[in-house]
Amino acid sequence: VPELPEVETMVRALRPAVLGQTIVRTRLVHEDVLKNRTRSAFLRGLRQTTVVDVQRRAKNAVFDLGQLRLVVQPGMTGSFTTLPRGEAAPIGDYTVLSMALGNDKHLVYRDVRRLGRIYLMKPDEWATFSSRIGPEPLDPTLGAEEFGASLRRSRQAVKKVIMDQRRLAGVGNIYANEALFVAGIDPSKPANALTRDDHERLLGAIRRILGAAIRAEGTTIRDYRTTSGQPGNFQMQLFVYGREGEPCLDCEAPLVATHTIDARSTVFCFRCQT
DNA sequence: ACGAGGTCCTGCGAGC
DNA sequence: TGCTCGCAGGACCTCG
Repeated sequence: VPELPEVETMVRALRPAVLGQTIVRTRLVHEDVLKNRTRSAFLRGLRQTTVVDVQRRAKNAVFDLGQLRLVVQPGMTGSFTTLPRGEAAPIGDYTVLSMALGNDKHLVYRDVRRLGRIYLMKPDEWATFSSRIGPEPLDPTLGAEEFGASLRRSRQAVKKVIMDQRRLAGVGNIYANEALFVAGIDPSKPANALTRDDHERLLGAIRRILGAAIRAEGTTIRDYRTTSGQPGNFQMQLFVYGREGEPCLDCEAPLVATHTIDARSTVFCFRCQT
């Protein structure tokens, strides 16, 4: 579930807590999350590095450690917490990675299902990784023409295409459902059947939904928590996700659910979305 | 080159 | 009551 707004919320909270801090010790509880380094190379690489910056790219939290990037993709259930001075992370609470910082606080990454991934990259490895991800939807330099050109290259369902990280960064199942409702577009419509007007409306809807979700600090369905442990608030504002059978907020027709698009739960209004 | 479908991983809720 | 089963899904992988 951590999509763009949830990772953005995590990174914003993390930034003041970890900027300028040195990673003194690292405890890695589950090494199956490591995707490009061995356990020993990972621990060796992190030792005594300083956090220069924390940024979000797509659904990744990216820690700039100077000569290295620590890239965390929280997957479905990954989340960060900072523990107060001296307090150690309890065992058996799904902690994957715990880093003791120079100020005696701990930066803890938990992940119940461990679909999340952790990478340690050199700057050029990160540049390659990032270049394979599509444009950021909130980047004002992304125009409806470029977005539309990408959609026109696929006959797949538009919902699947906007969730494809190679075409557009950061949109997952929840916000794809929401944005398609706001834009009035049937999620199963082939991406190459959309008009210029559709491109404009869909990009606008994606931006509006993501922006509102960031302001609400994300959507909590079950697991997601902000870095302070609070649930997000955007679940109060969902138009369609999780509302199958309930009335459409525009026309009151019962919302329809299917799993036929990319095996992900899809909810839409058959009357408003064409 | 593209698209369809399987895989990882655990908790939860439905159903027997 | 206690068990099994299917579903939740982001991103990567393989196969056709």
